[in-house]
Amino acid sequence: MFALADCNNFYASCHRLFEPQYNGVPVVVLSNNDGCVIARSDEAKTCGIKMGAPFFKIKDEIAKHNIAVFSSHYTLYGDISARVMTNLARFTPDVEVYSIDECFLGLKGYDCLQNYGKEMRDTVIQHTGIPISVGIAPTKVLAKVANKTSKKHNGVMVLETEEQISKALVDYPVEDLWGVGRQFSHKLIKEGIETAAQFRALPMAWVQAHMTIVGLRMWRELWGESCIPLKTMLDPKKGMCTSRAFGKLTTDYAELKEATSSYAARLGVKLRREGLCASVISVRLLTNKFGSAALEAFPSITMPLEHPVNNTLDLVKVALLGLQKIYLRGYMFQKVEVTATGLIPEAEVQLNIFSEYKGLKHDRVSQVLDQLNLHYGAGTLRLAGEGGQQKWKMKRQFLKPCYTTNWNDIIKVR
DNA sequence: TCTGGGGTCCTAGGACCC
DNA sequence: TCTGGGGTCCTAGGACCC
Repeated sequence: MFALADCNNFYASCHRLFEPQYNGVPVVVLSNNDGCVIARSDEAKTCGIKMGAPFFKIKDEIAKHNIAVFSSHYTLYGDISARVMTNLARFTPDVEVYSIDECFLGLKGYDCLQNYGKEMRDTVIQHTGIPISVGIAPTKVLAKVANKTSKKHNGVMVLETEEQISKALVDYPVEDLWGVGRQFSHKLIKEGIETAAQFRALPMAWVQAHMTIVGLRMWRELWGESCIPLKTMLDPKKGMCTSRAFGKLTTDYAELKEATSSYAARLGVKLRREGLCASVISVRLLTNKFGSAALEAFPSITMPLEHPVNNTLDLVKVALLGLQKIYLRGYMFQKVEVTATGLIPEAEVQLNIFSEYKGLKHDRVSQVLDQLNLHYGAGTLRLAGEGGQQKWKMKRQFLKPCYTTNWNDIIKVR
């Protein structure tokens, strides 16, 4: 048996922890740049605010329903998430942290599952203040179904017998299944398949032919055959990317240089944190995808490196070289992406027989950079090329303090 | 004015190997 | 007339996830 524990309206719940005046009132959280809605409290859902709605288009509704608005704050969510996961890990040794707000738990051999689920829920809310829902079933796909269903039943739902399972699938919308996205749901609904039960009744061959082996796995899981194992160990990452829209569009090469340097530096921090080196770096510029097609451009370049590296100085240098090669005058760019692939553990980097590695000094500079920024806060020490003003920096109009990760922001109790 | 960021897996097709 | 069989690796594109 698998459990799926999932935090209810996670980002909204995180903000409510520190500003309880927002309990019981509608709350939304915006994406980076305050672009669109990425989390809603139940009350905001009731007001009709849609997931993904662009903020600038719904400002009137926000005002009308007096909805509280927050900029996204991943430092906060990451910290709260870790606390939730630590609590969940007390319930079984088999834990897969699936996303920032979801966790699969292996419950093979456990009984009294309904009570156990309730205990998880009670513990997490008592220890962290975050409400969760728990779905328990013989496979991960069914645990997802159980989890979603639980939201209408006190937050815990066990689907164990065939009777319970088929009952849950009868009116479960096919597009809500884990593994059915926009394309497949269109296709299925066109075939007259609207519920999970109807999908499960399809012939195996049809599913394999139209939805590949991925769809077939999901189909088998709906029949109770576990095909997607619990992943308790993290696979090594295959690629890593820093990509962020600017606070404003720009044609200015100097600004793009600053942003590219800054994103490459950020990529370096992430690589070093995971102990990885990049052997290939790609840079891509993008114009606004919602703009006119005539003004659209997304030039990119992929550059193999002579030596795999993760030091900031070398990464920035390569990224800027790439930018120089792809820059197009006159286009209003909205975003730059810097991507590392061919990731190799630091300890396994091979030297190049034809050229000496000259980055040792740069590696040491990066270590010092990381230590200082860890101590004094991210961004305290950075390259001059990342810019002082950073006019392209993302918009975060409704940003709240780092209550749990910065001493200066610690909450005051009178 | 204004529309997120960061990933994974699978398939098909082409280049290449012996 | 008539041109094998069995692989690997890479890339692009398309689907999905939160």
